Amino acid sequence: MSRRRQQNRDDEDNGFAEWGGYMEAKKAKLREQYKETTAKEVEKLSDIFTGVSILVNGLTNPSSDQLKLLMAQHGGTFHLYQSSTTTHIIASNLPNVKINKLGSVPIVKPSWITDSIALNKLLDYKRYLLYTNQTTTQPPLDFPVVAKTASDPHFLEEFYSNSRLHLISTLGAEYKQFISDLREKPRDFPGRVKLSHVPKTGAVPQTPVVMHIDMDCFFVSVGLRTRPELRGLPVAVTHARRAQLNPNKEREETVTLNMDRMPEGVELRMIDGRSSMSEVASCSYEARKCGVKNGMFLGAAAKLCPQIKTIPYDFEGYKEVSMVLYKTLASYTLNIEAVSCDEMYVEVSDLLKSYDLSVEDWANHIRDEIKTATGCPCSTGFGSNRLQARLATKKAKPDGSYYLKPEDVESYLAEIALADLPGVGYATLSKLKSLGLETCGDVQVASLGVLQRELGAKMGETLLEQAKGIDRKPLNYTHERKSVSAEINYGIRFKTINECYNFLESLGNEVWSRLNEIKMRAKTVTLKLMIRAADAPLETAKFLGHGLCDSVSKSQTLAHHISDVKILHREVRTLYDKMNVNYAELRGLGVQLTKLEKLAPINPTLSNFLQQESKKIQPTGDKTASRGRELVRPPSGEKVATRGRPRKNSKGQKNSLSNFFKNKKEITGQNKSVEIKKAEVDLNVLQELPPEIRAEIIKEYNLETPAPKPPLESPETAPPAKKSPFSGLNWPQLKPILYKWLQSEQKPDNYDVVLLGEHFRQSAITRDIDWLPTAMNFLYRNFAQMNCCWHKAYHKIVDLVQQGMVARYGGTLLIKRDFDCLNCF
DNA sequence: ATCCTCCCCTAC
DNA sequence: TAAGGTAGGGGAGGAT
Repeated sequence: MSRRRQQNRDDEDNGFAEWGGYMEAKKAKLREQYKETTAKEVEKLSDIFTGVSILVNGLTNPSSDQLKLLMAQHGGTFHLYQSSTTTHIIASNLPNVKINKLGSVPIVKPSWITDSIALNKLLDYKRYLLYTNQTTTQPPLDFPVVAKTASDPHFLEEFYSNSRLHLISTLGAEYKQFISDLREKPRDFPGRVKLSHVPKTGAVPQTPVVMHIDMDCFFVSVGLRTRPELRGLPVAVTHARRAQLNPNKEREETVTLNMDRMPEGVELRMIDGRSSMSEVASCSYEARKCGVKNGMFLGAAAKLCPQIKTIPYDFEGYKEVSMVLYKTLASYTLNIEAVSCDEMYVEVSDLLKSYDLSVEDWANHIRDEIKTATGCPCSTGFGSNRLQARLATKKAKPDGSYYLKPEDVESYLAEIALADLPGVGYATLSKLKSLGLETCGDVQVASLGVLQRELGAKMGETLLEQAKGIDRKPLNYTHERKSVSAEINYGIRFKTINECYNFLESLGNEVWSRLNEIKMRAKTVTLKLMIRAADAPLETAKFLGHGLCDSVSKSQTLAHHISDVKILHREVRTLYDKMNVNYAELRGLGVQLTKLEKLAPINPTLSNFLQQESKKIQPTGDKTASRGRELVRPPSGEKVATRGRPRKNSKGQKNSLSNFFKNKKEITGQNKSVEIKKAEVDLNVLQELPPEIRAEIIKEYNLETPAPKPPLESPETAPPAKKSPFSGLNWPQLKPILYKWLQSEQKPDNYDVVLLGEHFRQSAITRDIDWLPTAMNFLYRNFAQMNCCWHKAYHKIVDLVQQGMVARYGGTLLIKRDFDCLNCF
């Protein structure tokens, strides 16, 4: 897979701009071409973009899809996520580009692609840079760095951007959060108007009705939206394109070696040294007819079904379709329990009653709407509890619906295979088989004691109930996280101990940043290792897989929750060292955090204290006091929920800095991996801040720049000081609030720090400074006791005070600055 | 009894 | 080549 040296680097494009009309016509033709070819197999037209790998950011013209096709036609590569092999970012709009994330990869306008194609040669991208102070050297295209194993610093990123299981997990969690968040606010249901026009053909059920929706072979269906010619054929989504690999003696030996260790009947027996071991993420029903199953190796699938067609992953497509699915349902009700990106339970009893619908009327309507909106088929199952609904879906599939009525439950259940019960997997099934049990009917008449002896108390009991169609667990609409973990069991082949340590640190950073995203802290760290089994061959059958392993874990619970990523790193490392494992034998690593506690709402921020305290002090005080609780609102699902628009600011709240941020992200001094997402900002308040503070906040929170307002400096002409939420409090009143703040927070919230510093600065500007030296002394003494984050916060406040002093008096106050802290410098 | 740690199992 | 993650339920067995 060597890449040819790129041709035509020199500026041979001088004067091409004069070709305006010609170029436009060419581009229009390209767009036409796109329309014609999307449905067909991609035809190779040139090699212009050999060695070029693009990532499209934001909306572009041509669209991302069109660029993807163009790259395929002209020898380039299209990335859905940035990886170490991405050579160019394509973007049209500066605000859409999160520059800090993109690193040194040049950001180029899409016309670079279309112009290059029009001229049939690779033009110099420098002329197409989206903005100017970028790198102008061509990226090294000849020897691309591919993050192959966990020894590479970019491995984690690279791996995640290709992992279907990672995507499934993260999307599932996001939709749970999405529904939780939507339920926080009162909401209307615009979809319901459509229900009045639905033809009424049956009786409204008088018993509770739970619906289970499941998309049919989700990944395949999404892929077939743009490949209609493959409908009706056996199709599988895999990374590999071909089931047969090129001959390779060494590999064949490795596979044979591994097969010898595998027990009879294991799927590995179906493959040989030339079979692809890429996993089937999803397969069409036509493929299932031949015995192909999700999770099977492609090589094995092709043995069962030689005509099988493979299609690549489309992670963006899965996200889009599942969002449409959830939004469609959420426009009718929020009594939804999200299961995963393509599956959910919905309580529909009330909806059916309110709109006089039979189960069938509703099922037809909603399935039709989902199909129209997503282009993908789904199946629905109905029953009087989640178990019945789920079992009904089995019968409904594919592309159908089934209602398991209460009176049919007993006979329907009797025929159900135990393997079809949720919670019964490979291990449970074989235990049950050893008891001679195969169907729910068998279990219905089995004794509780026998089941419990074999499966345990709880499992035995639930299985007996399940076999009778009983499910006491109600739908769970909201959701509280109990653990956060990151685990990699692929590509782990360390050559030195430091590679191992570095990777543990990446995992630590990963879980830490996920923990921050959900605004939680943890007390327990668990390290999980997969170690090559003693008799397993050194190399695995699957390329860089984990092979046969022993798995061990060790945990450490701390007295207090972990306040800093460095502490986490230290704990992980200590655990690893204690486990006394040879790094070369590692095949998998995972870091898990448990004993979680909510960070923001439980530990009130300074602003919350202020709201409460000033209420006590000024019972008739200004309106800002009553708005304190707003800040306690749990974060909204940032990635999927609506966000980002400035809240309307009704009068009377204009000066409330406490109204400034909703959903702010914690800033940590140490942890650069914490991505600061756009906060919801009250732009009016932002504009009223002095320019340097404004600039800082814009920078810190990575906001788009609002239209600047004339600075309010020049003390003589400055308008009267803004009424901050602190105004009206004298120092003796403020002091205990600050003291509480110090005790309640692990780290000062950046917003609170700026808020306080700004109050001090305004005090200086309004010549209200008698108390300032005392206050600063108080802060110095108390902040000195705290960790380095507080020291930094103190310096920020001092800077703001001095700015105010200089502005008003032309000089600075004498304030102590240096802490006896090694970390600060 | 109840809790904790270290597993295993399951689902998507 | 290939991208074998992640959260939750729960059991065994020891500590309290």
